[in-house]
Amino acid sequence: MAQKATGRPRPTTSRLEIGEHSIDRVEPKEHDDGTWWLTWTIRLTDGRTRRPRTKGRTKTEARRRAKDKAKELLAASRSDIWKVADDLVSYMEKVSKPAIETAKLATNSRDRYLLVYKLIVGGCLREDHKHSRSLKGHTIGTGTRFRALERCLVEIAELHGSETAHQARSVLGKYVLDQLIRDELIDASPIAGKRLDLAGSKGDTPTRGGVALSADEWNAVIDYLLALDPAEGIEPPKRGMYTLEDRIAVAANAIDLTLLQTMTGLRIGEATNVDPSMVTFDGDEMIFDLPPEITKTKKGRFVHVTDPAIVARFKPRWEIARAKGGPLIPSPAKPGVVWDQRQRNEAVKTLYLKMAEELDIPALETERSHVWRATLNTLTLGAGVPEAIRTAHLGHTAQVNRRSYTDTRDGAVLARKLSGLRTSKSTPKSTQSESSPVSPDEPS
DNA sequence: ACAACCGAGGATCGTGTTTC
DNA sequence: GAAACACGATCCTCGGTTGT
Repeated sequence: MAQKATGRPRPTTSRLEIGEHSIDRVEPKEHDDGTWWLTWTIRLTDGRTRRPRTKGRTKTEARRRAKDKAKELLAASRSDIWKVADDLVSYMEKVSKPAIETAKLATNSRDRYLLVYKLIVGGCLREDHKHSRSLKGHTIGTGTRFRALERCLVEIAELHGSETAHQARSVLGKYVLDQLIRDELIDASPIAGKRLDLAGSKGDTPTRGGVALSADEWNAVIDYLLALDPAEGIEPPKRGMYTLEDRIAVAANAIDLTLLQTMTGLRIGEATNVDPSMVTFDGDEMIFDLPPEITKTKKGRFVHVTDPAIVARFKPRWEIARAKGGPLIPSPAKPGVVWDQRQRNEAVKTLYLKMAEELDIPALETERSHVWRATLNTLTLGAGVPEAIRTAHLGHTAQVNRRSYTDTRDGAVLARKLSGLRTSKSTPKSTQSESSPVSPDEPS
């Protein structure tokens, strides 16, 4: 090998370790203009070498600048290479979280996954419990052992429910463990294919839902609502731009919305998005033709209402909405637009709490509008309505062809069964405008 | 596995009234 | 006439459930 012109022994050329540089090995060279150039090598964390050249007015300055540059290069490549002893949560922040953020997911799913991601890394903000089994504090080595993962997931199941735990497992699998495999830090997912008990303590006692009212309670609610004066107990606002009428309109909205739901089991989001064009009146019957875009499942369906009192109640609403535009049960203050979820839920809550007390139905303390789905399903089950009809009516089967006559007849069957169950105390109000029963959109 | 919903509630906004 | 007050509207976040 050729010796340098200086005559000094050539410095070692031993292989640089990861993160090591040759700044102190090599000798700066004086350039024509009097500056000192240092050409050095560094092995980055991913194993590749870089060969930068640094300049300075003196040898020392060139070296100092080179070392700054070396630090910079190492910091930039730091995330590429991880060791088993590295902090697992740091790895997840650097690799897993961005992977979720850039994955091809619907916004809903991404948000959900980022939420459970936080649970996994011990970022739960709840103050009434602690995640002592989160992956926080674990190294990649310890945190990827079966027991550590299992404990983390079981704890999430205990504290946040089984479905959240399942989602956490998905996130762990695809965005943590799979990434670790790709970075050659583990060979395989320790929890893949393993059975984990993620039922959680609250598994069979959901905080809300799964409760059905009895037929008596159901009837009592309907009679109560039909008789209820929306103005009852409403105080006028002390100040501000809103009027007593606005407040009454809110209460009236809640009453009618609930009435509709007691009869149809419509989801609240579906019920408040119903447009008059989706409703036709056929004699004593009111038929909702729910298009896919307003249902949760994005599948349309027909829902019939035959109770005369309810139909009579909705006829004026339908006429107003059809004339002025806007949903059947619109925003109370702005009839042209959909009722805001925040306001709507507040109004519904107020009404349900009132009913819980006045009708002595404790379930309504906690249950909200979803209770009617369970109630209708249970009651009609008891009345012998086949499951296929019930599920189609409530809109949670995939196979229903919403335009078929079958579906229509199915809906009517259920509605007739319902009216058979109904023991009305209030006499149906006459529906004067029934004289023109022809639907406006379907002149057939 | 992924997607979408329901319900609760905090923070802030816009617009109006009352008070001083 | 400005500050204080009132209050639904709006937006956002959280967290559990429902659905394909």
